[in-house]
Amino acid sequence: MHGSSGPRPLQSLGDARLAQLGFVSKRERDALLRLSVPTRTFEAGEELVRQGSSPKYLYALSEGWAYRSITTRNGARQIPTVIIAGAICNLDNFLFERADFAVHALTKVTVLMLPRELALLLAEQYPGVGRAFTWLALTENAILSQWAVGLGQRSAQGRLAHLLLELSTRLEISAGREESFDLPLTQELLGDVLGLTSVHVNRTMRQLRDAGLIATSGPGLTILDHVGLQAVAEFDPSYLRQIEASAA
Amino acid sequence: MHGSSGPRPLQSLGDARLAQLGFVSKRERDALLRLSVPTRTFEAGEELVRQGSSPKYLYALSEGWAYRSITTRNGARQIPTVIIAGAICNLDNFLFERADFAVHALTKVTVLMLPRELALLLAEQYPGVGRAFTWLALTENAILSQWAVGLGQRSAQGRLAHLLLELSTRLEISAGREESFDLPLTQELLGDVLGLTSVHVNRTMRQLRDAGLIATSGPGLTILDHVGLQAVAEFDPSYLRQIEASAA
DNA sequence: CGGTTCGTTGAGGCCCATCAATCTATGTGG
DNA sequence: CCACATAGATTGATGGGCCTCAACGAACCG
Repeated sequence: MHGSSGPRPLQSLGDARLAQLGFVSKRERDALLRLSVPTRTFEAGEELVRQGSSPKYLYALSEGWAYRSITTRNGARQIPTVIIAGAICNLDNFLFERADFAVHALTKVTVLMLPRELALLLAEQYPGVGRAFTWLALTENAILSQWAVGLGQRSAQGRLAHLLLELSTRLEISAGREESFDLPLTQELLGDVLGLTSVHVNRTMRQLRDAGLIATSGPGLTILDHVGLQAVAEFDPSYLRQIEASAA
Repeated sequence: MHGSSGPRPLQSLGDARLAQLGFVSKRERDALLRLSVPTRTFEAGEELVRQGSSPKYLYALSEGWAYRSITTRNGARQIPTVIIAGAICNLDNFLFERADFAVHALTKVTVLMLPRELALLLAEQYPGVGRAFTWLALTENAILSQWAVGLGQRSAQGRLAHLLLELSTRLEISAGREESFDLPLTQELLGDVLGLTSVHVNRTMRQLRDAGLIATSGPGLTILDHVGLQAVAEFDPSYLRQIEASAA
């Protein structure tokens, strides 16, 4: 009874979010479609990018889930971004040589491997592509800023509720009264996203269940009361809607 | 006895961080230097950009301090970024019409007003400028990610220590054994940056003072024990150093 | 001098971390 | 098929970090 697990897989760079952003002209898009870049799959748990390394490729996530993580010297770990299909896993490496975060596969994933030099070349040759890269970076910016608000100001319930709504929105679940998707994050990892311990994530999910806002069955998650959950999260979808609008 | 209060003021776009980033060729820089854009000053506390508005200009901060703030529906406020001279206050508006945060002047500030359309035109016409915009966005990204780590994982002491070190680094205080600068943030505002109440900011500063790590006198702040403060903050300056390096 | 803003300090309580145990599901080898 | 191991979810008990409410002090200003 779980819903779709997200957008359809990417086949080429012309399909990637990169090329769907209004900024990219028809001519530019055709050029991207003609490019053939290598793909690769990683198993769940595998590391795509090591923190501190200098990756030679940008990884456009074609299928599956991944996440970025930053580990501090004393072993604490924070996950600033959960990555879903269509996004670039290590966008920072477009201009930064060193990766200051790791990228891990959450499920089995397929990625398009775009050589850094090629990305730079494309951005230089096609202004629309260059602008699309900027757009992606600014979008991540907006999401990170919102996330900072959450970590600073929201309670555990608010943060969890907000994350579930954000993922649901980004997955473009059809907006029926019930929204379901598979959540491939363990409670331990959810804790690393939310800045909580796994124990408290568990208690918080229970609170949301008891309140009749969500339901769970294994990895499956259903939003039962969208409005109620928004109230708990103080979720304002406009910052994501705006993003869609500006891409038109 | 306070140190310099930051970089020297910008006179033109050619001076802005935008033009100092390696990516911009000599020819492009000359073009920027010839452009004349209007400047304006705002008094401390004035609002440069209203949350939800559609600003017509990008504001390059020439002199003074400013900050971005996001206010949620229930009145809670978070400051995701403190802005110092050389940065663009509302970079997101380069591609997004709507500002999803407010920008306020912390001190009296001077800004260069760069019309959005002109910025877009420059980025299109001069690839180096376009790349510089992307670079600025990715840099903000890195800082925001680090900040997310802090809000999620660090204690109040760690967060405050980290902020002081970050500001000291970004202000390019000459690295003597003592580092001093004026901190124009009230404890209330510091609380909004750190995700703490002003009361707890006060207690936390006292702890750092009692530990002999910092000293304060009015707005003046001195880092007495840089190494000790780094230990409390688990501060890793490499994520800022890398940024400098990639601009070379 | 009275008002306002900001810093400082105290008392009490709640949210979430910590430590620890139990339970379930899955997988593996004999 | 069962014994065992492992990973993840769940629940309880206890403590601490930070919030809340409250009062007071200090600096500035009309």
